[in-house]
Amino acid sequence: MIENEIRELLEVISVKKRRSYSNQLRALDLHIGQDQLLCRLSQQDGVTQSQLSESLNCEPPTIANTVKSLETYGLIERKRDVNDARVNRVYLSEKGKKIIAPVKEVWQSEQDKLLEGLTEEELILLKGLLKKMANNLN
Amino acid sequence: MIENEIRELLEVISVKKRRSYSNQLRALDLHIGQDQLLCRLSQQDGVTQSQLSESLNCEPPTIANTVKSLETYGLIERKRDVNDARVNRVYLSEKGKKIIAPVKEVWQSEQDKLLEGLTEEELILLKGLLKKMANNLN
DNA sequence: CCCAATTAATTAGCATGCTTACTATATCAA
DNA sequence: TTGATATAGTAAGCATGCTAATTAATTGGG
Repeated sequence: MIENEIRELLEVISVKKRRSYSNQLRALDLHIGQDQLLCRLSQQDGVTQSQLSESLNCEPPTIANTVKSLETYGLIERKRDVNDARVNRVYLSEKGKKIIAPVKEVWQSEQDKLLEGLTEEELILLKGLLKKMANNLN
Repeated sequence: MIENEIRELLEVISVKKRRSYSNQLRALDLHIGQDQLLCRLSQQDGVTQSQLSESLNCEPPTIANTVKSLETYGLIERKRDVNDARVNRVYLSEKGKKIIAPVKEVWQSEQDKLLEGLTEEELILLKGLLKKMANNLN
């Protein structure tokens, strides 16, 4: 059954990809998950934890953990929102800003490896198919 | 950049898929990861932990943990190999055998959801592309 | 104005899965 | 036969990420 094979291939890709990222990030003293959060902040600084939870597809307590450890490492800073004391706004520190480029290099090299040998046409096709699948999961 | 979009889509799919499986498996009193191991055993019983580690793409200590908890739940049994006292061979228990069908139903419904709306032609294409990507990760 | 309901984040506790270091057993070469 | 090396699995300790329950702050209807 082709559907089963696709499920299995996706599983293999997920697992190996995650491990590969994890290994690469270790050289930057980052753990997996932290890279996503930092890069999200590099797009838009001062985002709330709820917004991070939404856009990174993980639960609020997970974000709280990640934010806490990144704060401990000095890569981000947290400030209470002026208008709403329930809200934390999260900012990249100077140290955090410096790590964005290396992280993106890791992403680049990982995606190059993953997509090696695919033609431009195949990439377009693949993107379309993945988009359909991603929509199916909403 | 299309490569970046593909990386992001894959990430979204991985994360949501995993969560969705996890939620479905909860109804069977299973945790994610356990399903893979059980179904591997249903293909070939009496496999060693090393072989499981190899075929499930995870590290030996991870297998040891999963095997231990499945043994505690009475879903599998472990026996020392007769010829090599270092080796554990892992077998499905009767209770374990009974859970295979429900697990495969979960997999089926999950993959149906994921691949909904894709034509036969697109499935073939997708499989080919995923295979290339999986090979790139070796 | 006040109390109920909602929202943002945290705490506690758990399971996965990893790395590093270890134990036990087996193999192989001198 | 014995001592070095390799292999199978385990133990300890850690980080991710989850759920359920909780705290703190805000909002909205009566």
